[in-house]
Amino acid sequence: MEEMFFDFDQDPTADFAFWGQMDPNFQFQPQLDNILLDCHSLTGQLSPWSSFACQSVFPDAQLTLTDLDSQPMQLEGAELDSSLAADEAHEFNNRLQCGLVPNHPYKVQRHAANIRERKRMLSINSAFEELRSYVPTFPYEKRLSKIDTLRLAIAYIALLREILLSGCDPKSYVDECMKNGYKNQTNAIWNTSGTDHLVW
DNA sequence: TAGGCCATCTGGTCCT
DNA sequence: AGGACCAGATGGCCTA
Repeated sequence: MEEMFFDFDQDPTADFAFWGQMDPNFQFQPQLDNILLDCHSLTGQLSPWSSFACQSVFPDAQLTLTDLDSQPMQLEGAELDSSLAADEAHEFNNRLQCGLVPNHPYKVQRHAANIRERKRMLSINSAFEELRSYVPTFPYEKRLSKIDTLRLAIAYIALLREILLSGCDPKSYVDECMKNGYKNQTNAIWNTSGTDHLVW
């Protein structure tokens, strides 16, 4: 996967890209709570993936949380376990009509568990999408994998923490990092899969 | 073609 | 007892 390397000196838009729409008169300390509580204000335009928050980007992922949550109960043609929720029942019926649902009681239970598991994974994935929208990436950066999302989120939090502790203006802090080479105190890694060194 | 990433299924374990 | 959570297995898709 492409590593997160960017030459800020070569691209005059880099600062803007990294910090989002930062006010030139930005005062860090009063704004810090906003940074931490509403990262969208800083990163909303950073990543092409931001707009995908809470929705799958995979064309074949046709089942969404909304789909699962909004379907009415339909019992026709199936003797459903009373423990099945409405959404599960709906998908159960759909699959029954497609001949995908087994008749054996154990298999019926297993099938319901599969549906619950799928729904659970969808909720996890939507959380990943939301987290991706907060992690700063560059426009050409391809979609972050789950593991990269977690690693970059850790690194980003570490950076914000260091800026906070430094008491410096965040932009000059980053500029300083550009000049002297970034040395963080937590060994947070600013790169994506496939590389094992710190890059800035 | 190999490797990375992902969704899905599955059985086991934990929790309410 | 049933649902939530977890990890392993498997197969599909994509890219270098």
